[in-house]
Amino acid sequence: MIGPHSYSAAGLGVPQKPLDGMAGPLSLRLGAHVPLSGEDLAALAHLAVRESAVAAHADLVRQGEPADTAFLVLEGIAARYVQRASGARQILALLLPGDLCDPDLAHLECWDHGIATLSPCRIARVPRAVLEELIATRPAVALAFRRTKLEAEARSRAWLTALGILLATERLVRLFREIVDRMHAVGLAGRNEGPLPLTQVDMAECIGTSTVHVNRVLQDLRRSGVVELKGNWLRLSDRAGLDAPAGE
Amino acid sequence: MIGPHSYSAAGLGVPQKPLDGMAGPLSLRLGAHVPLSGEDLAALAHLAVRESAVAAHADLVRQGEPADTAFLVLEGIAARYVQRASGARQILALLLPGDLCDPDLAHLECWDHGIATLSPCRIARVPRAVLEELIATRPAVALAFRRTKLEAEARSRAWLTALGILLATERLVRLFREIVDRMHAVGLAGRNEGPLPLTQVDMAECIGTSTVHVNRVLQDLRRSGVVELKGNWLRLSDRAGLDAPAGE
DNA sequence: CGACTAATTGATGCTATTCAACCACCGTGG
DNA sequence: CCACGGTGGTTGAATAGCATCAATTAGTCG
Repeated sequence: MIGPHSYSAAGLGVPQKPLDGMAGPLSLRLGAHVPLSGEDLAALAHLAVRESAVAAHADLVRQGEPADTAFLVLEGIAARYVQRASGARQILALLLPGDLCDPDLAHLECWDHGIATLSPCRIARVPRAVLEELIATRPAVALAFRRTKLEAEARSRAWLTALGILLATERLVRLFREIVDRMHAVGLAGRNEGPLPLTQVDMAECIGTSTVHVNRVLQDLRRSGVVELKGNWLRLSDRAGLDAPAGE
Repeated sequence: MIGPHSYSAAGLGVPQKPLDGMAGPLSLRLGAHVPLSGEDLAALAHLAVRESAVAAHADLVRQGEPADTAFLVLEGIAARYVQRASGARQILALLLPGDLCDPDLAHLECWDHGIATLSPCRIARVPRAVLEELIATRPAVALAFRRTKLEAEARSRAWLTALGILLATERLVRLFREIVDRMHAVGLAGRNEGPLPLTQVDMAECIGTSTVHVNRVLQDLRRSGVVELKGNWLRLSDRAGLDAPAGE
């Protein structure tokens, strides 16, 4: 049986595509946009060499540090965030397995935002030079990076829209949908359920509300049967999509 | 004397750099990132050939249309926006003189957001093929596009952060600061004052509040002497920066 | 002048914040 | 084994921020 803390896709009815082991989710993501050759895939697998386990809620980089390393998420959930002097934190985007934090790193001088893990993660650190060389020598990969980034930008626009015009309840459902959908796309979640290793504080920082309010909204959602969330395992009822239809 | 509706920089104490006439603001923007040759500048000036005047609050493209044309703002203010079924609209980003709506157009199939003028504008329409050729043949220009886009992404992150954690008053001041700063950067505004050809509805759609609330916040700001806004001309007191210091 | 768009105002109630306290769970060390 | 601290979750009451509806007042332009 699937434990709530399990990240495995086994038993979810998800066809687990047997690709190369290391950079599995990465090549899955990139391959969705551009067909990649065996050499491309090999080069990508090479990215995950400098890999390490990182505890939950740990900073990978802080705002203002020089941008000399990119991060590739292999397992777990990380996030870009901005922290203000007041202590308030806003999460800008989620980094799920297969996400490379920024292929355009080469053009940055220093980070204007921080990156931190939310759940325990396995992270690969990609030196700037390695990334630059990869982009220079493998055009298909470079193109895939670009398209993947455009996808991230589209998500960012949707996120911004949600903050601007949706109520907290709708924003939270949106967040859940995004996570399940993206996890599903890399074979780590089912169509309507998956792991959700976020604390309510994390969720609050995603959707721009207080923790207390997240708690209350979440209970409403549970009571009305829209979501089931227990021990880091999330299940969305079919209605969840219908309740926030115009979310685009 | 400068009329409130004037877009001219004359009399503002802004050194109006005498560059090529047509794509002035564009080359100003791009040149700030990458040194451009005379040939580069000539190629850019060529972009502004298909130029036309567009009235305020007119759509340039609607969400879902095929992405076959890019837009270059020569005068006025335009915006990217998302509109929901309910009619609520969220503005994602402002397009000021010198902004090219999307250099990555080539990788898009259709727009996931709309673009509309806010004030009366002069707009150049750049066919996809022209843009692609420019990027392919002029590497310095391509690089400048990329860097300029990164700048826009940084602004987008700041915008999202503002929506998530700032109060309406702070968000509005931020919006004003952004407009004046960016206009200043292309020589169309002074350091602390400039044109603001937006309606209160536009502002509300930018900062994600109701129009009524924008009106009230604006009056508070006027009463407390932070801003002076009369007939499309905005002046920010020096205090404006201090009142929202941690805005980054 | 009339028609339109933009700005303004008041009254009312919902949405969400804040502060505070309390509970449940989990791993640690005595 | 239980006492302990820590983190994350839950709850209540008071209040602030903001939306909504509705109506009124400038401005602007043909």
